[in-house]
Amino acid sequence: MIVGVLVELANKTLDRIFDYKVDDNIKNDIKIGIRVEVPFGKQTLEGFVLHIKDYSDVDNLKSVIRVIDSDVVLNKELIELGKVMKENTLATLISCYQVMLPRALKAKKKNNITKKYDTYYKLVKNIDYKFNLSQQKIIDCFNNNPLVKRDELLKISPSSLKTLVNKKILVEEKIEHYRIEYNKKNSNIKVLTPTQEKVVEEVNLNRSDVYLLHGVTGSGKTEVYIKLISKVISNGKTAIMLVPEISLTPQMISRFSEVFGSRIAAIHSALSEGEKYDEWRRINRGEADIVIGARSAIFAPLNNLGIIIIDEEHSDSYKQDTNPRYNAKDIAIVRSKTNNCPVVMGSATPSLEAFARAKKGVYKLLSMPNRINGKDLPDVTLIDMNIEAKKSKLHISTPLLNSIKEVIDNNNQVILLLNRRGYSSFVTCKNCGYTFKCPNCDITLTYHKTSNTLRCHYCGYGTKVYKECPECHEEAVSNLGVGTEKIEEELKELVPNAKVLRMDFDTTSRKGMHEKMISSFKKHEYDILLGTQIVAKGLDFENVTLVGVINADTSLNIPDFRSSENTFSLLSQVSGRSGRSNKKGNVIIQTFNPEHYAIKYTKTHDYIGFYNHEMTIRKALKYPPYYYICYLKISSKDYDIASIEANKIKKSLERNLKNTIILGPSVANIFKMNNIYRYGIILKYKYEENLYKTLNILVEHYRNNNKVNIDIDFNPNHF
DNA sequence: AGCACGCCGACT
DNA sequence: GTCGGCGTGCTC
Repeated sequence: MIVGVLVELANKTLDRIFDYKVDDNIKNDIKIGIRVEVPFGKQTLEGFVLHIKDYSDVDNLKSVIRVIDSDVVLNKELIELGKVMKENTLATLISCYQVMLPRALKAKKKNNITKKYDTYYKLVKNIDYKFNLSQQKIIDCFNNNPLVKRDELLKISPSSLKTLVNKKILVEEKIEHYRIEYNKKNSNIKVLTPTQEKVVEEVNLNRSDVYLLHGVTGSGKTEVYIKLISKVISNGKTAIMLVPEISLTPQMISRFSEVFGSRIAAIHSALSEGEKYDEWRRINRGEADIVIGARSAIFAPLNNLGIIIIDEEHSDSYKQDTNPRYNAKDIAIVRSKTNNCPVVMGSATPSLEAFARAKKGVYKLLSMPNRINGKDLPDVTLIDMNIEAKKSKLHISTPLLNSIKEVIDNNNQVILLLNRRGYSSFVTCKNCGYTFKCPNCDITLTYHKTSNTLRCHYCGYGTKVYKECPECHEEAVSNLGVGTEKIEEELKELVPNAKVLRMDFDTTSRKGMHEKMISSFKKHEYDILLGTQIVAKGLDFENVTLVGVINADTSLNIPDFRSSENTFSLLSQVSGRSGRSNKKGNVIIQTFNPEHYAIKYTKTHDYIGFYNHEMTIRKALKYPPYYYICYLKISSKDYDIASIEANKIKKSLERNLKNTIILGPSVANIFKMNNIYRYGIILKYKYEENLYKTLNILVEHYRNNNKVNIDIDFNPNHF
């Protein structure tokens, strides 16, 4: 017997199958999709068995050292899926398989994640022994139970237990236990509204179609998902539900376990590696049939998949921005085809890509235009900060302040969103909010401190920084941003009686803090929840009647062609936190750009209006969804090599890709990082027959070149 | 990723 | 003369 093994090293030159002999004594343990240990050069490595055969073209094969797993780690579906992923992302095959698995099951030496066991004792029958009092007590425990937990026996008498074990009257037995326990099923599915019911009925569970569920905030998408899943389960099938990490809160998990009991498995970053391992094994053994999780949960080893739900479809977290650069939405569609089951993507503000596909009929559009409580969406008021900033230096304007006071006086609660600063710095006019944009790409220019210039990351356009604002002619151009601490101080001064809870990535990083804060705000221990993007997503507080946005513009100014879309989506999501129960909600948005369409359409909750406007821009500037984008990053420790190779690559791409717009090479987002220089080339195409072929040749060409590294990202989030 | 092989500079 | 620099190539 010979096996083809893919070894653990994620090196492009090693991304192929190596053959090994299998000795007779382990033949029976070999299965496709298990891990084995093999000799590799001077080292021993772990790898996945991908082929079993009885002939190899290579002679002098080495032998497999040992078999690691008894259960299959990569089932047939995942093995095939990995190959598709490799083709679509141009990542190494091994990296595609590794990303599917919890750390405990990756092919990788130095893994110390173990199974947890409880120690039990079993009574050996027919013993002739005279027990003393406490020994007899211990023996009596076995009257009704064949196995008794060690802890219980220890409570009676540790020394007697020891004696009985030494005399071999009791024998130890280790039984594995899972680290996580779920509630028993204790609640039923809520009665759906006619709208929800209609949406559920429209989903054909026996076809691999993609549905886009466009439902406004508070329209009850979660209950639709629950109903769909329960239908799938009652057909004996299984389900995956993806949510962005940030909304995978304990409340959400407990809602699902209320309805489905311990048949769910939840995979998220708050779990320890041991817990992830246990959850994975429960799924793999068929002990769980509903998996809820973030991006990587799309690889859950469920058999007989009946539906894949992707909540908050517009979230950029479904795309992984390290290798392998896959998008869980694409994986979902592949799995839906192999399993012949639907994908349901839901959002209040669908990505333009998804909505455009729905309009073309590629996806089936489902719609829930009204809130479940029958209430209108909250009223949105825009505050023009061009005017307010002249009156006061404070970040909280008078109208917003007055509303906050009023809400608190009425014993209701407030959420304040501080839009986080962009990941790269940009320059804006403190007086009028003007930002410098690229004349070619309509993208905010990025400030480069070293050269004191403004540069476009897309095309490389550059200009020097002016102190005077070209719009209002004040000398007020700067690149300052505000933090949550600053706003918190301001609130203390302006509304001293209000209790403020500050929630941002600093205060929630400790395990469990996020959850604690949410529940204490829910209990009304605070009046104001002040935070970054984290407060915008999926939270449901019935007493919140005011949402305030301190600075709507920051996300608008990020140098990204999606900045309007992201801003509209963020503002809509956060607005949706207001007035969720029977109280009327309000939203106040402070902005320097009250005329900007992303902000104007938020005021009227007009997704379609926003969509139509944004689409005309995308069309004119040849951005998605009209064009696909592929981003190539060329990096090297040597400045000249990076630059020369980037230009060479561009030339060769131009020769081979006749239907593609090629931009760059331009300096990549963080040009020099860890002493590595990076250049970026952007490809825009609608249909390019030669794309994968050309890029594969490129990757192949640079495979053994350790001076230059090429990184390819299809449909990237950022570039 | 490691590790060996191999061909040119400064040292006991 | 040798020790060792890291460029190149290979691992079933």
